Amino acid sequence: MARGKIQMKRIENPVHRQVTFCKRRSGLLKKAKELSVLCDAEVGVIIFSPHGKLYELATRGTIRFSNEQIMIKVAGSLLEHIFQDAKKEIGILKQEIEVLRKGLGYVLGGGSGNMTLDELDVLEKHLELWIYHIRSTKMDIMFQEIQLLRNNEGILQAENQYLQEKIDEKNAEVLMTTNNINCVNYPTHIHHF
Amino acid sequence: MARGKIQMKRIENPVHRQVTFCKRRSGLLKKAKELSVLCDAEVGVIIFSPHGKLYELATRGTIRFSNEQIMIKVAGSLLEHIFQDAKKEIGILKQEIEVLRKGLGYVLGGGSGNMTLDELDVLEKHLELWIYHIRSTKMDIMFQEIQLLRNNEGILQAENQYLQEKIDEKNAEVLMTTNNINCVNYPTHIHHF
DNA sequence: AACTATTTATAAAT
DNA sequence: TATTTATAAATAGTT
Repeated sequence: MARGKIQMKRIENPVHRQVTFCKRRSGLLKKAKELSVLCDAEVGVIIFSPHGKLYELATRGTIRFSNEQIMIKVAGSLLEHIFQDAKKEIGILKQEIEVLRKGLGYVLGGGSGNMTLDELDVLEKHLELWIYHIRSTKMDIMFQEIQLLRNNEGILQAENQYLQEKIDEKNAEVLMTTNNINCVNYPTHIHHF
Repeated sequence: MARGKIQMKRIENPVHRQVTFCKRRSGLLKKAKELSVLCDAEVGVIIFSPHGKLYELATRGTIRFSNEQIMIKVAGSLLEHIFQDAKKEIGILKQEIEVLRKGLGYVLGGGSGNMTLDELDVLEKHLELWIYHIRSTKMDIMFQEIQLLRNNEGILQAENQYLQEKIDEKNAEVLMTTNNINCVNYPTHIHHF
């Protein structure tokens, strides 16, 4: 009702919502009082804020409590506490579900979607675990083969070196004894990348 | 609030009072609904007309009370309803989380856990896609390296063979010319597994 | 119940 | 959080 029309749906911005709640709450209570006064009506209003705080108005004085009503009040208070816990738990669970859902979506769908940094952070840790497991099974085999091939390469290189040395020896030997053998050095190393 | 300000006191003219009551009552209930919707608040309103007729609004469930201490019961009722809803919601969310957790747990832990056949079926299809992607990136690199090492192995083996031949040649040569060199054959092959 | 001149409430800015 | 202000909404008196 001012500076612009608003959609009649939950205000998502928590600050705006809180401000609007305060204003409209007082507005509602004022209207209730006015209705009561102007029209000689009994009006009761109860408002629970999103945070669970209770605001109430009864146009006929303050409510008096019998023992039974006090019990109800106490029970209500207890319920309120439980409700607070429940609401908090719901919030946490919803958040958790969101992360899990997005996580599964990410993992299973193959795309990063539109996850937030925090969600990605959580996912990252999960993925690290997962990648570890993946590697533990499939990769290990490949690493083994690579290691094997590396060992073989080392063996072959050592062999080559040994053979080259033998050739050198024989070259020298032949040179000493016959002096008519050409001295060649065969390459024994390969490129590394 | 229109066509003239009015005194904030009981309207003495019964007709005026009744008309105003109707207008303001609907206005108040509308405001209550708006507050509830906009600010995610629970609101209960109870109005007794001057003639004792009851009008009520509860944003969750209907209130059904008839005495003056209604407010406390309304509060209790609202809390109860809210709590019931919360409890139900928590149950649903927990169930949902369980399924998601199983899914992620399967993926991350590598075990089948105690998922149902259908759950595993869905997961299986997704995992096939995911495994494909994992392989496309990390594995390709490893395959490349393996291929590289295999090539190197081939080169080294060929080299070894060539060198061994050279040695044989020289052995023969030396044998022909000096006849006092021991003829040795150096191994050139390695074990394969 | 519908209209409309005015008051009141309030969304956004400060 | 409180105040201001432009605008939307409510409504008092009228038809």
